[in-house]
Amino acid sequence: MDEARFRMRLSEMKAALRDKGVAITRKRAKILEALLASDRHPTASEIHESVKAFYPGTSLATIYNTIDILKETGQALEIEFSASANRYDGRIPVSHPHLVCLACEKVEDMDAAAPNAPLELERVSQATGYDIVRLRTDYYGTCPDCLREPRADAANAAERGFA
Amino acid sequence: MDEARFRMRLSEMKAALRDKGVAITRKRAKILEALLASDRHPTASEIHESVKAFYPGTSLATIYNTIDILKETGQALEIEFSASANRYDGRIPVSHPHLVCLACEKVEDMDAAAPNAPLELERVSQATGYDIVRLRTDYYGTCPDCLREPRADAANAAERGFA
DNA sequence: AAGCGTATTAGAATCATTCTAATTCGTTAA
DNA sequence: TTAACGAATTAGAATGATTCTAATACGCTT
Repeated sequence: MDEARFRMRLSEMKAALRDKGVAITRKRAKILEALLASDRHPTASEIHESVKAFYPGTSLATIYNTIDILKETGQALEIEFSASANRYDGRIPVSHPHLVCLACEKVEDMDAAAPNAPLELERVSQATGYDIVRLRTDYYGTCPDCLREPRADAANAAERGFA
Repeated sequence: MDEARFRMRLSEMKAALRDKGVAITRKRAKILEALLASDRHPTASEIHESVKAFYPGTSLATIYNTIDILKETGQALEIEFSASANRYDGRIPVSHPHLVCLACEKVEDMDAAAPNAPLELERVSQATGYDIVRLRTDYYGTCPDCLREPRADAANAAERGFA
């Protein structure tokens, strides 16, 4: 993500928060930045670590609080996992496919041309009678890195930046 | 699911367990039946309730234990949720799209022609360098029932069988 | 009927997330 | 500058699904 796009998304997010009537405190600003700075789809706890580097006294509750507002305003996408912590995408906050590595647990955006999400939501709404608002498409498997070194245990995962 | 298909799946599941060398105890048999009998993609706890009707002393741990074996042998699909209990599909244990109602939390199979999962896994593996083994496609929204009666709260959901 | 390995159990442990009630912060108005 | 108010933040408790643990029960095989 280049600098220009980073700043643009940051402005969008801040504007969305302001529209909601919530204050953009220094901590909240850092949370937004941490969310955008990582290409790792960070967990709440990873964001917490980043923010604590600047504001050591920050509570995890504050991270969750801000994430909730971002979800409500459609500025962040929550990627749910039951066996590990949820991950958040603030860069592309609309439905798009992800690649999930079962060995090191990383979650990547799938670069290949994504299906046109809005059209797809509309199509499925028509076909099912549901009012579909969101789509989740995840491919699970082993990433190229882990295929190369089969012993991709927790230590390996951590080395690559996935705590 | 008609009777014939029910019995066929039940045999398949039992055979898969036997191949793994695990015993098909009376309780385990009831677990398989409970999993197949429900068209609701039951949770571990819902299966537990069904089994307890026959064997009151059954522990939740036994349900999870059997589910684990079914997952390992590819006989059940786990549909993960971080905000509520996971659900299990023993009827069609291969990747297929689901409709998730955000109001009453039910999870339905999407009847519309599903993309050909094996081909799709192969295509994405080629494109990404991953070894993709599984695909998750979920559409989130409000189901027709809940669209009709907007106050689909927990009580409503429970009435329809979703605790 | 004995012995052995698996299945099962109750309850404790875990861990992400949410809740709670008290405190602090930032802003506005005197 | 200070008072006062509402929002933000906090630490820690509570929640709830799942997993773990260590002990017991079960079902075979001989």
